[in-house]
Amino acid sequence: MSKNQINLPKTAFSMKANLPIREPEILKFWKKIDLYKELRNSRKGEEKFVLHDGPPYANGNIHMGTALNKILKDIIVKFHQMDGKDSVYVPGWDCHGLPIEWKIEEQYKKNKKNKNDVPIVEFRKECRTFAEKWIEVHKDQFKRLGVVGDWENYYSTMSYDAEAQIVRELGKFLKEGSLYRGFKPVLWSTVEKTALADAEVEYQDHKSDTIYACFPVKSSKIKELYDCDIVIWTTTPWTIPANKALAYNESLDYLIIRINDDGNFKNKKIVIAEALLDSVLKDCEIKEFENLKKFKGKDLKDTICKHPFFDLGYDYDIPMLEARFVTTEQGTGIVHCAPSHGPDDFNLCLNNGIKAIETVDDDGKYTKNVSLFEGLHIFKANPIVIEKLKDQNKLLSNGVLVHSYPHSWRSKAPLVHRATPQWFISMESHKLRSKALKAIDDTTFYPSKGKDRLKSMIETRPDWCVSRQRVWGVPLPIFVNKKSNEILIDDVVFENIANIYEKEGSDCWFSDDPQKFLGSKYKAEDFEKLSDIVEVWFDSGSTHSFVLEKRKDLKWPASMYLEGSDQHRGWFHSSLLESCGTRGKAPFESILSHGFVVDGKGLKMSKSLGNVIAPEDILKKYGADILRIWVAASNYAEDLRIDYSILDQHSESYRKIRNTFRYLLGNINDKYEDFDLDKIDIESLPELEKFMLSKIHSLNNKFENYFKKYDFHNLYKELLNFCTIDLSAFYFDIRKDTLYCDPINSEKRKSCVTILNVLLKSLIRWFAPILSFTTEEIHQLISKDSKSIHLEKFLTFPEKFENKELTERWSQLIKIRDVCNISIEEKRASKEIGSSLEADLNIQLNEKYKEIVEDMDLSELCIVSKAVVNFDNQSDILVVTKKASGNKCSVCWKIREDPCERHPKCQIS
RNA sequence: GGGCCGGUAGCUCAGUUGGUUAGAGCACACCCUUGAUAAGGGUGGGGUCGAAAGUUCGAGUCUUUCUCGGCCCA
Repeated sequence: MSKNQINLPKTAFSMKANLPIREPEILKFWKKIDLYKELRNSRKGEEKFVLHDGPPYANGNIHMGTALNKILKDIIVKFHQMDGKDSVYVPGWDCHGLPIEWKIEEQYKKNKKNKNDVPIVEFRKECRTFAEKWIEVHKDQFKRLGVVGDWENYYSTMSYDAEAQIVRELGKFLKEGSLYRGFKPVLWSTVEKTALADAEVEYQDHKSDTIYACFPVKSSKIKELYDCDIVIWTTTPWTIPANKALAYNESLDYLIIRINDDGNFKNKKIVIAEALLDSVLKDCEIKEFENLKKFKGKDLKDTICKHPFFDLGYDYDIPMLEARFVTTEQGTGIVHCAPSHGPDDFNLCLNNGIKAIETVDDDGKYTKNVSLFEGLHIFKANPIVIEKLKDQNKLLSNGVLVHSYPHSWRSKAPLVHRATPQWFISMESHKLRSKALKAIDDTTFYPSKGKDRLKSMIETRPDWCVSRQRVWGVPLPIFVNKKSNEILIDDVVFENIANIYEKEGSDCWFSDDPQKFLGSKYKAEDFEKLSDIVEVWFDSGSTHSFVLEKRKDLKWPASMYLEGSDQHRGWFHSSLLESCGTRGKAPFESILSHGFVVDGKGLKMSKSLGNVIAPEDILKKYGADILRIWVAASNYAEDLRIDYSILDQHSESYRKIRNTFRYLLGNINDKYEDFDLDKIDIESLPELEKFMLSKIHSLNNKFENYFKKYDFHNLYKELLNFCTIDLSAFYFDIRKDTLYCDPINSEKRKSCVTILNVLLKSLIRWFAPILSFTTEEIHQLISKDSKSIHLEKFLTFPEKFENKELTERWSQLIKIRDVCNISIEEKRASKEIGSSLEADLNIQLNEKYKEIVEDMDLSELCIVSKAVVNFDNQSDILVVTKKASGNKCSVCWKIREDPCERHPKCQIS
């Protein structure tokens, strides 16, 4: 029968992908051939592309954000590998820090164990084991996404060599002198005599004393201010002795009023914000007053005040500083700042060159730095402060307020902000800020807006506080001389500590004799050994030093750092500072930042909204390649939306791509023929095949340009459109006739098969970085010699593929084809015809098309049985469709009056 | 509360320096095909470009305000 006479497609490549089942098998295959090793071997000596992995925190299952990050990294790494480079990817993990400490403490609580009863070293061992466990979990989850990297030789911030190198890095800052000891307020419990982390704080109602206090103006640009008092309101009167500045908001309006009531304040001129006038009048029981002047907050610039205790020896200047945090919710619109007792105060003062000092000791008693109050407990100080303010006639009013206030979760005692000794890296002393800003200018950002974002953060950030009073981290390698109070700075000691850590890790800092670290040069009894640890951002900010620099397979600086946009304040930031401080340059050549994963409506995922999708669910339902398509098709410069309807849509696109491959494979019967693209004899090809080669060439140009800009969503769209528009609906549809009905050995059919091979060879490579699993599945089917598609390179297409003239001509032909289709559709709608092969066309063209349709079989182009063309000067394109008359060839299904030329022996029906 | 970024068809995205009736693919509807068949083809409907005001002969594109969302900071 006629089915035997035609060449129908036949392939082992199934239409159904079954990715959730098939992908794990491909993973096994990659493991079997040791793909990562093969990849390295295949590009030995080539230019390196190093995407340095930002370490995720080794805690908890991965979420969509992590999956996005890793897939995007993998796509880029694979693109560069296929581009011919040695594209190396070493994954890593961030292991130290509070969240893990917290988890272990929680376990203790469950088992009724007390953390203080456990030796530090044992506690740290448990933290380490916990991190190790999650690294293994993450590894499997990342591999399942199709991410290829050096999973066997990953890096971690808790490895001994990492801990050792972190010590060396700190040593550089210490030696340089930019690492200094300062004071910074932390939440402190005077009962437990310890600092508390945010997570250990409970907010409860608390009754506080409140005061309105006066600060006389010493000098100002506003001459009317000279004999005025600036009034502040506070709920912590005991911080008044630590006052160092006043804060105002430049956008508020302020008033000078004169109090006319009889009493201590008669004729006193005070300054308050206009918006708070009524509440101040009420609280201070001011009845008679006169409004003297109104002015803008910005005019308060450069005003200097005197402390209320000026006459008691507090004779230093109190500058007025501009601060956004000043609001009109409560108080007077001017805030008293004690840098030792509030984070806002601290940062504002730090930015204005006023450093915090130690004003209160561990027990909550004033230190010798606070005259008049030394030795007094701060919780007993309020009445005395109030009394002294009264004596000085600086207390306008006082009262009590019940408000939400931080308490210790353990002792339930109220907490205070207390400046404690901390270690800082100066932004200015050794020009760290300007070095970092220069380094930003030398970095390429994708998208470009990342540059400004990082820049503005570096421009305004205060000195970097690198010390933490916790236990799970790298100990600060600092000894302080007991007599001179000087920091011990000696390369020999730093290197000694580093060498010890390299061998046994940093736990020994807490357990072993300090002499071990000091060596023979110094005596342990002369020094105090610090018990602080390094903040974790310094750990991860140093990865470039113990990963990029140390490993022979990598390079410094990295080609790229790629993370979520929150890392402008995180890893991008800390890595930049660490590297600029120690090496004067950024550890990266480029930064790519991506947005956050949000739900289908653009809202962030949260348990309470119930809109969370876990990567695991997607893998089970769709497979990793669908998730990878989602990554490639989304614009990472913005937030990325995901929900099941979006994924459904991408699976549809996947099926289109899969069927494109299926058509290619089916029509070559899985017998892929590899040949040199340069050897194709273009001149001998039919024009449609020439046109397709030109299309492939121009698509490759677009592909390369999009890749250069890391513009994957446009790149993917281009590939997808090529499959649907140019192939499925055009070339494949037209060439079915030739492929099915022409003799196997006909030149025309062979030409078409050549193009199918070229298409298969091109598409499998173009798609490989994105559809890592599916392209591998195809590759295994058609390739005998090469182990994996990922070892291949992108193709270089001969220039002679490009044919602009032909492309122009064919765009006109397609225009004519579109008009024909509309005409055919009319007849179909009126049920006169069904298949387009039942149509005969009468095409009336303007004479300008004469050259264009010359030698062109429009019946083939439009897939109809007959097309007659006439020319005139009247219209542009006019098409009349008639039902074809004659008999249908049982082979090619064309309807004609005469016997079929190609199939004379067919049984005409 | 502040800084930055964003809001174009149901979805993913285009839309050059402001200049014709705002585009593509997918999805949807209808039709065809049954020799890519849990596939394939054709045609079509669908957007007051987040809202309002302004600049301009002309604004999706420029300005302001508002609104919604995201990240960071407080």
